[in-house]
Amino acid sequence: MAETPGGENLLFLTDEQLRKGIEAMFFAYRGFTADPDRILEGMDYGRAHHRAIHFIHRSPGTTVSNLLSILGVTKQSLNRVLRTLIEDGLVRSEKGKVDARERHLHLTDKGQMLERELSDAQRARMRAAYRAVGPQAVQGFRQVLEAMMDPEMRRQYNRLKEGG
Amino acid sequence: MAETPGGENLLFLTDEQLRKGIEAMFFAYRGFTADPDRILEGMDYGRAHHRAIHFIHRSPGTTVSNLLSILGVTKQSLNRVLRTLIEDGLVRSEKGKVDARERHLHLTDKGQMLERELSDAQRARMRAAYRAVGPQAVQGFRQVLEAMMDPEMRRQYNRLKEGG
DNA sequence: CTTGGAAAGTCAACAAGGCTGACGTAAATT
DNA sequence: AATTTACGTCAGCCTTGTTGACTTTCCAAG
Repeated sequence: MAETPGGENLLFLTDEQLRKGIEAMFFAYRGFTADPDRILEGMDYGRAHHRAIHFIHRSPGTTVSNLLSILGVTKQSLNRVLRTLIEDGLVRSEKGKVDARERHLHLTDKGQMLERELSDAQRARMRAAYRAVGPQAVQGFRQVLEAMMDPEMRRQYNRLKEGG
Repeated sequence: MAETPGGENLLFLTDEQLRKGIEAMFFAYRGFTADPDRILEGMDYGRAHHRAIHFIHRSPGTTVSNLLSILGVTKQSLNRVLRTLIEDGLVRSEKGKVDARERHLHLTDKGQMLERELSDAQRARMRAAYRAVGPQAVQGFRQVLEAMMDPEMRRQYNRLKEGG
């Protein structure tokens, strides 16, 4: 095995290994979104609705602008999604009491039900994968993902971690 | 720590831990695609072109239908992308000699150059992440991703691994 | 040799979900 | 009073996915 002066084996940094990681991300992300996509297909909603529902569930009472910064889309794009969710009675939007310009978002009971269905499916796959590989591998998984994030996204991710 | 009868700590399978993994995938995938997206923006191409270029580079001479099964899109969708790449001289399409119905796809020199630029950027981020966390974590990362894939996708992934 | 079916390509139409730009309104801040 | 902020909305555009229908080419089985 090739060793550096520091005694560290660096074969895991070869282009070949990196490419495998890239392809693993590509194929795994497909699996990651497959189950929710299947549930949503035919019911007028898509991945964008899922994301909004997820993060509203995650941070009840969050504002539109906060959601915008988490999702990284334009307000026009988010608004289209949010409007249908509100019209359909999955999301409730309330004027802020301390700052009345803000809208605070909550899932309704109906919204909670869909969220539950979606996250159950997504967690089931995740749980099977975690169980198959064990806690050590899971720790590595999360470490690499976190290291791949843009700093701004890592901040968002860690804010969510603490909050929850 | 909670332990099972088998003596195994299962705290890593809580809904909370699973949710963190889900959010990590979401934010990390953004980082994963960010650099190629930046390169491609403004040059008429998008993520779909990147994917086609990647897998043609990966398996030179691959056929259209093979590419279809890897990418998981319709031939109409792939064809639109492929057509522009061929027109722009990034991809060469050759009638098969043994089976002339098939088209064998190769990157031209120009295509190789763009592939290089894109994969350099993507690998750079990957390498930084890998280096930051070490080989042990990287192994876990790959194990979890592989376990998350649909069986069909895992087959594709492993075929690529061997081939390369 | 004929024909059935696979592989590839093409046209048309459509939808989701991104984007920009412009504009309006209410509320907070200065 | 003027400006800025948060939000909503209208209009229009792009990429990338979809379905359906159709053609051309060509291999292989009958």
